[in-house]
Amino acid sequence: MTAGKLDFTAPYGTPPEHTDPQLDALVREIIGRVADKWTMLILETLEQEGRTRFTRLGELVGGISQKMLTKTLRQMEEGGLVTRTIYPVIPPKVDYELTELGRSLSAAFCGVWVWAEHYQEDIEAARAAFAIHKATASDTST
Amino acid sequence: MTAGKLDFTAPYGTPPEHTDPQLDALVREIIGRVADKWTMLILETLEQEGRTRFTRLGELVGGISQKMLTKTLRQMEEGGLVTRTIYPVIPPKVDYELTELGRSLSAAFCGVWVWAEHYQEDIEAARAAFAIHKATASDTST
DNA sequence: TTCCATACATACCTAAAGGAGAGTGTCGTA
DNA sequence: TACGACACTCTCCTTTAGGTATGTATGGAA
Repeated sequence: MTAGKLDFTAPYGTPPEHTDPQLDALVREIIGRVADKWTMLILETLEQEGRTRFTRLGELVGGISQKMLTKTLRQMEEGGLVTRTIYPVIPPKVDYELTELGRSLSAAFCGVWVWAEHYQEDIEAARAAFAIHKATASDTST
Repeated sequence: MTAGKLDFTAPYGTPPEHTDPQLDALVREIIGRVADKWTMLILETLEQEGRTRFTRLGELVGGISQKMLTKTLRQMEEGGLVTRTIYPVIPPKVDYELTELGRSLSAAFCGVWVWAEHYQEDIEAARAAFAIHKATASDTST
């Protein structure tokens, strides 16, 4: 049986861990929860706007459904990135604000935003080049 | 693109765009493609290891299936983040290397890795606190 | 002669992402 | 009396993520 596919159980031995595997696993888990489109977008919006209400937040983020907005905000609350404040008034009022942790993550993601803005032309160019390359790939080279 | 989502059609008026909406949309699209767990992990691995073969890459990334590895690498190639080199030898050999663009993105994500490492305790504490809060909140309900 | 190694492709399947739309509760307004 | 506002929740549905298993090509090793 074996065969199967790649048994990624290290025939090469232990991969060179520069940090201890526990921390590494934890960091990966954190990244997995945080490296999310909507999370990044909401984080950014809250960073810019500060304390914001639900509907307003949805408008500012743009293109997000109510469902994903709710869900992502809950996750972020759970992860300690935002605080959720409920005002017990008759037309319901709830607002969201970044925590210190949230702000620090926002700052960490800042580089990615800058990257996307700075390299947008290169990124598009690379994609275009790839498309052309694929189209021209009928060339029997090497 | 076209907002058929919520009625987020701005009863508040136009959201305050600090940049032009076209750039904004492009940046969001880029983020959407790049803010991905596997992409980040592979990026990081290639940054550390340099030119790496397929199977080896899978081991180093860890926990990734062959399918996702292939898929993510293709996406990254398409996005101009990695180059794929095929050696026409008998046991197939293919390796991957970051492009300049890939390296710059890796650098941009660096802050997030640092954040995750630096705040891992706070992150866990926040999650624990939220769990307790939820438990206590349901208790105090009347 | 059979098997192994590499770097996939392909097919099949389940779970999660994510959108659309309707319902909820309360109250002020038209 | 009906409606709209807000911040949801719930159901239904489609798409994507992602895993497992198997196939493929080929030459050298067993």
